Amino acid sequence: MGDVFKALADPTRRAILDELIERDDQTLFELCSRLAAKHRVASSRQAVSQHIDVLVGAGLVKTRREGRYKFHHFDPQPLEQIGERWRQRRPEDPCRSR
Amino acid sequence: MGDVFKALADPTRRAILDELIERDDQTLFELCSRLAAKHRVASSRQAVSQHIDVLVGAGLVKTRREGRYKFHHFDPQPLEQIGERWRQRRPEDPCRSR
DNA sequence: TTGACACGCAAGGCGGTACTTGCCTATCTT
DNA sequence: AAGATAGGCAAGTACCGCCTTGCGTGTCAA
Repeated sequence: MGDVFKALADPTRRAILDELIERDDQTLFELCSRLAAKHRVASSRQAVSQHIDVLVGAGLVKTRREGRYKFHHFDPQPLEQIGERWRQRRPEDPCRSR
Repeated sequence: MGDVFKALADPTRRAILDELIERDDQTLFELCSRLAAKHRVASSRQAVSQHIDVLVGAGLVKTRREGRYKFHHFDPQPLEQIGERWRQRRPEDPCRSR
């Protein structure tokens, strides 16, 4: 549960999710080159790989093996759970008054 | 923007928000004693104070001075913004297939 | 089979974060 | 005024997270 927030706390990992939203099922090398080109993220392959491990640990990314390729897929399900948890206080809250 | 995720990444800070949701406008000492009692968080006053600084920096907590007391109020607005940003990929996504 | 390609593993460095410690200021009570 | 209460500030410490470096494994093409 807290793993999701920790995963989203890093800007590189958020960029990875943005990239997977734009184009699903990318490999590690695809992600690296696209992150460098479009998101101005200059991270090595190993760095990106470790970020992906964190995202997988948080349930935000699912992987699929095909030969020597490993494709990555964004799974938004954990985000919906945390969205519900922290949305309780909204309706009865017009107390912007100081 | 990323400050919100960094703020939520820490379990003690999430407990502080939980406490403020249960009972709004608490002082620092109130939060400390209640965190220790109900949320099993054993943090010193200074530790909690620094956590609050982070939450204020993320816009999740607003403060209000009254004499020697300082009250803390949970503001869920930043959470709604992040909720909208990451909810794009959901409708057209029945691809649980592997 | 050999080399290239995609990826994995593990140790180490380095900066940031959480917490403590000590002392200080401001406000209220008596 | 003096003590008590609520909180602030800053330096020091220990730990965690991000990244690098180097090498190893599995897969595919020529």
